[in-house]
Amino acid sequence: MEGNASQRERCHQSSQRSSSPERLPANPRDLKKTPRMPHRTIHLFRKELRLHDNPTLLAALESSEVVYPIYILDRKFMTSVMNIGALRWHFLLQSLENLQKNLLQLDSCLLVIQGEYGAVLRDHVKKWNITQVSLDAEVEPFYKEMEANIRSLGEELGFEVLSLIGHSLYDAKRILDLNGGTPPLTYKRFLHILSLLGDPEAPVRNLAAEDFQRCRPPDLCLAECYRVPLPVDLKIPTECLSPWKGGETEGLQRLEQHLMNQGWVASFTKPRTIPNSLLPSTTGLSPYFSLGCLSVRSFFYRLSNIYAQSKHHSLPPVSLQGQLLWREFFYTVAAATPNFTKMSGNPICLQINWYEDAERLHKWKTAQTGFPWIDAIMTQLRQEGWIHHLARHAAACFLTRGDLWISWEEGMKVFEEMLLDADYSINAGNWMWLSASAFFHQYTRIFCPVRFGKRTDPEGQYIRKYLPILKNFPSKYIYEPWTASEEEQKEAGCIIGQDYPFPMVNHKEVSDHNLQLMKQVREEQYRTAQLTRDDADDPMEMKIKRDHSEENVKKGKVARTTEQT
DNA sequence: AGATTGTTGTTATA
DNA sequence: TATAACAACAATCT
Repeated sequence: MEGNASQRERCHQSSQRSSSPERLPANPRDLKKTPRMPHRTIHLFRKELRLHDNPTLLAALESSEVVYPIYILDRKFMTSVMNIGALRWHFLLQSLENLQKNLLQLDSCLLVIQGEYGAVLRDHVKKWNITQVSLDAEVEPFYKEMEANIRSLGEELGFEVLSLIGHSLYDAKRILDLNGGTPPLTYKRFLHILSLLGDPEAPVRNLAAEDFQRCRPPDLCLAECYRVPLPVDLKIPTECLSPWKGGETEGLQRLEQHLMNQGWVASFTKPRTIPNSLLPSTTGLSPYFSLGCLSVRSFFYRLSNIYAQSKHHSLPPVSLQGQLLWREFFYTVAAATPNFTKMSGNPICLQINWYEDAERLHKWKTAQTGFPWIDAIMTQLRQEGWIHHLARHAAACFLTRGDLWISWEEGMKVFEEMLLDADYSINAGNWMWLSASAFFHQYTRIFCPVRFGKRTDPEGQYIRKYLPILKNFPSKYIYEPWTASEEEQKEAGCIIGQDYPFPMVNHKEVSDHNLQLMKQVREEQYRTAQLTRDDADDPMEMKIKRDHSEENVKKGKVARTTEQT
């Protein structure tokens, strides 16, 4: 985990600069790279909404005589494909606003163009006589497809495409190659592969006015035409209770604030953080990493520096750096797994006949399960867009294998809509984890929706905050108010069944039942795997066959796989 | 082939 | 507050 000397030095420089207003001159080595024919470039922001450690934008500036920094806002895509809810819209617009402000300070600007990306690029490449489009490389299928389409457009219209990785610590391809082409399915194995790769690439220097002065900025009146829209322009509800504010500046502030507390940083142990504290017990930086308002590489090296200065520090998987590596773990597996966000056709995912029950799903989503701990979590999620990791576990276990036996895909979609830090790979990965569909297999460990929260918040302060209707119950009833007598309910000003629902299930009964179901599924699929084992040489292939035969079983067809091989 | 191990469960016991 | 028993899986390690 230790950086080599030069990496650490570079990182140290960049971190100093981030907290100091004066900028050092550009690295002379970088200036030498200026090509003979400078480009006219569109820099397309997708994620990576930041000016520190932005390798693609830096490379664009170094190779161009003019750079148009643009963000293409495609409302239809955002709503239908990305499934982003109101709070995420706010966070995105704030992040764009902040990017705009920071670019203006460096004598550039951000042009927010509404429309479908293909059409927008086609128009503006011609209008501005563009010879290069630069964009951050991303692992999600949609973003990969977008890049491929932009490359074809480039061949058609005659522009070059520049794309560098800045959203993850490593290039997932290198990890996969070292693991023989398949993704490592355990964190331990993943760490082993990383140890072969060494430290991630160091962050690049922060962008400064000089970087922009070397190329002409876009005409500033363009910035007037392509302003960042307001929520009201996009017909997004304007009221917003979320304490999270989007943008690089806000993200850096939060980051610096946490890094000041070196002892806390060095000893950070994730499982010991408290899911129901009224202020986040973790860094709360995830929304900023998700949009790329913050750089994971910068954070990684800042942590390395603190670890180097500390007598003792925690280690992955529980350390802060370990958290960044979990993110990386899911990025890596997602990059190599087809249908990663689905059960069907997903070779690493256990195939389960989940119940389809829209009414129960709706109760879970809208905080009406009747379990205060679960409902408080879902309320915080809806109001603020962020909940603690363990709270996510409790809510996810309840929806899937613990109580309701509803597909993790449904829960994933709800989180995708409401979580400010929603991320394709991490969200799907964690839902598979919690539902014991992949990665995690100790399915007998079921969270109790009454007792789990009590451990760290016996008075139920968290519940009282997010479910004020329950706030006058004595602590002994706060996690299970239905056990209070009629008299006590009147006293508390909340009649269960009227003012707050009865629990929607008997946890003991349904969790016992679900555990048996899970056991059954695993036994069946183990048998199927045995049957197909003769056909398969490597485990991945075997799994794919197992999935197919499961699907056939579900449809009532005979499990008939390729006997001829 | 058999043993080991796993970021964050629950309950009972000292 | 810490530890063990509980019942138990599958990827990886040896």
